[in-house]
Amino acid sequence: MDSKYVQQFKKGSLEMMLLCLVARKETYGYEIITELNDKGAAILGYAKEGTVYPILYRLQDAELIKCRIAPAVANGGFKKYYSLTEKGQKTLLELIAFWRDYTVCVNSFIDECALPEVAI
Amino acid sequence: MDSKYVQQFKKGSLEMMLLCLVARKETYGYEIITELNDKGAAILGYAKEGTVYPILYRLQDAELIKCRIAPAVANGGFKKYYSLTEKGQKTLLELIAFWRDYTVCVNSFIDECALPEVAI
DNA sequence: GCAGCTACCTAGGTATACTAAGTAGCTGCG
DNA sequence: CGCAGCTACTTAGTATACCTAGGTAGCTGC
Repeated sequence: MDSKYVQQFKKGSLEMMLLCLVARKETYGYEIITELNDKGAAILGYAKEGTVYPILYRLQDAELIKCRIAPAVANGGFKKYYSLTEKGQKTLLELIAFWRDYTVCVNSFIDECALPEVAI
Repeated sequence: MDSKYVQQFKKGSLEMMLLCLVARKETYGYEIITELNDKGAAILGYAKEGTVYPILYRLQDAELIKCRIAPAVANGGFKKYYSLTEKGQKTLLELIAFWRDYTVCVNSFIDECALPEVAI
């Protein structure tokens, strides 16, 4: 699939996926990137730092996630551990509900299109 | 749901939905807008001309749809009837296949997130 | 000494959708 | 007759999200 389409499809849902990963356990940017690539690289393409870190700052600005700084074992530097705020939990649940309605809606357009190969 | 999220989720899939509508039957911009709103307004929000027409021109530039001009009965003006090209059919099938893989992938992130309310 | 790993940061570019306006002719109501 | 409302297409400007391509910095192992 043309990478242009892949990129566009991701908009919005990438933010939701990050919230899902943070909801699962307290985690940090680098781990999020590796998990994203372990699970989704075949379909989403490789997630890069320049994509993920800005999303984390955005989510933090919106008070959906909160941040705790801890020393990094591996490199003498630091890690920023993120976890969901209460607002973030609420928003994530709303996003998931919307995503489900949304996919049903899009699928209804697909189902009605006349191409015979589309039938499952 | 916050309209900001709605807008982002639409990116990419709106183009696919328009291709679906054109695949179903030869149609024109205004009809596409009304059909989009009949079926999807509750979830997608109202589609406006400023959204739909530019997409049609983009699809035509990419040679995914082709255009036939006919007089409009209602207003003495004209209508631009669109239909899928062969390339458009091929691309639409690829897009639909990708969309299905993509939703499976996103759902797998949702399924693993720890919020108990998420379970179907 | 250098490659490769962990870990974070940012400026600039591109693509998509929305806002808000405009053009133009027809129909129907009072 | 005037005007609202419908059909039907057009476009300039704005906002936002994601990607590219770099950068900083310390550790480990060859």
